[in-house]
Amino acid sequence: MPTTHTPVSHSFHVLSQNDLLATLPVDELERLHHHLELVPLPLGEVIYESGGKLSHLYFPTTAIVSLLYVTEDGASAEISIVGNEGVIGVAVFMGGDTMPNMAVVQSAGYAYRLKTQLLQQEFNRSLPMRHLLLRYTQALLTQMAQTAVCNRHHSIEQQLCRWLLLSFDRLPSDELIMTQELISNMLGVRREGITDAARKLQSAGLIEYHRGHITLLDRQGLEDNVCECYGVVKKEYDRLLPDRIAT
Amino acid sequence: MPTTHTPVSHSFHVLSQNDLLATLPVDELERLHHHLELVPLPLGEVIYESGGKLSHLYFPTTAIVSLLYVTEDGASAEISIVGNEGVIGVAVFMGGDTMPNMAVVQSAGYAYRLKTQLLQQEFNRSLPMRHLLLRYTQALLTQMAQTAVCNRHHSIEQQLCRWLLLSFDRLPSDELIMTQELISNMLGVRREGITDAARKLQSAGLIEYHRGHITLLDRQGLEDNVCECYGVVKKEYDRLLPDRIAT
DNA sequence: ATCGGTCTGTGTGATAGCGCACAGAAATGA
DNA sequence: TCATTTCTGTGCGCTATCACACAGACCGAT
Repeated sequence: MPTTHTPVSHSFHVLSQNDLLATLPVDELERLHHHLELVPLPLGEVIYESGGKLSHLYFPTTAIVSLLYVTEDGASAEISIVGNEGVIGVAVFMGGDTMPNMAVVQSAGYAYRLKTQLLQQEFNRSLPMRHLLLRYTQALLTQMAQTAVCNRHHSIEQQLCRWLLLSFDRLPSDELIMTQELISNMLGVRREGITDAARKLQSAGLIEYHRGHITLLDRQGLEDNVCECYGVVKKEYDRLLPDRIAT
Repeated sequence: MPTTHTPVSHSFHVLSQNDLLATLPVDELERLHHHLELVPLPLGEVIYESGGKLSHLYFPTTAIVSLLYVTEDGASAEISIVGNEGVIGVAVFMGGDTMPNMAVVQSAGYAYRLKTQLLQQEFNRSLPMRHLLLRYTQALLTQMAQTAVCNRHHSIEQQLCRWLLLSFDRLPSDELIMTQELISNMLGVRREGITDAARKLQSAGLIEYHRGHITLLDRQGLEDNVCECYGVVKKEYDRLLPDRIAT
């Protein structure tokens, strides 16, 4: 839900809102250019279902997408978050086509998409493209691994901090449209648990929230409260994904 | 700790004890053949540390290796298990060189190893090799994701069943050399929690254990008690990694 | 045969998180 | 303006798991 409506334009400027696209060599980007399609991703949209094939890969610019697993008895757990630093649909170039989880839009916005077959071709043809996507996938791997660790050892409050920081890192603004109920689904805990943790963070002056709107007030404060998992993941992303090319 | 001492031989027969190697086309295998080195992996050996570079990739035959994350305050959690179905060191071909976790031998045995640089060359040169390793990596991704889900939602007893099944799937025998203390480190829970769960499984006649030796008695029984996570992971491995080539 | 170390069993109390039930406040829509 | 829905706050009892402490059983080495 960007406040300024992003124009549906294929200018390099806009393309570069996705870090992966921004990092591609210019000739590579020129080749993809006309095949990239900017699409809005409304809140709650399902990009792929568990086991579902993808017709496109999505490179978010302002949208944030969660990879979720839903258990047989209806509980859910977030496996990882993908925003403008990454791409949805790694199964396409990893060779498995599908994954046993689903991708849901967590924060509305836009994404570029590219036809599956086209990306597969490009993945096989272009070494820079391959390197980039594989390094991103390794970062994703780390995010999943750290989610497992965090689920095992850290408190709801710490996890909420991690989740908020990961989300705000991927947002263009300091406001997140998100109810406590939805967050609890992501983290796989009770809504009341999020209410408690969020209230603590609010009274500490780190965030401010109000009926589905969360505002970041004190990033440093959140980082002081978060478990090590956030730092581990962030460090890996920074290490694996080189700075975007200046535009 | 194989009861029959595996000869240090490079025959295709022995190579094929690792599913990935066994699945490679014959010409590919012939090229690697003389570079593969069979090494023993004693219990507790650290194959790589967090952030440590790898000189070799390891293709286990009889050994089982755990990828572990150790938190700042000394707690640990297993991220995934690797045995004769896989390879240790995906960071090498994914491009990141290192990972923020460690690889420890969980069950002694043997592995073939290959110099990092050689595998990188081969990964870039050979399409079948690349496809195989990437599909394996996707399966690993699923194992990590499911570990996160399991840590969130399932009981220690269910997780123990999952862990035992994953381990026995990768062992040549029905006996596992493993103390409850070590299992608790893997699962990131207390030793007493494992004692309780294990005793239940023993009185149900599913396993038998005695001072560091666990014997599988009733695989079906374990599968009846395990959470869905085991099945999800197993199904993905079966789907992504084609049957080994008949030897 | 004995000693010391390792492995497993058990108890007691604390606590984080869960399930449920409900209330009040804020937004929404007719 | 009013009714309805959505979102957040709160209370209460329950359970799984934790932390710590210790005992008994078994094993291996001397």
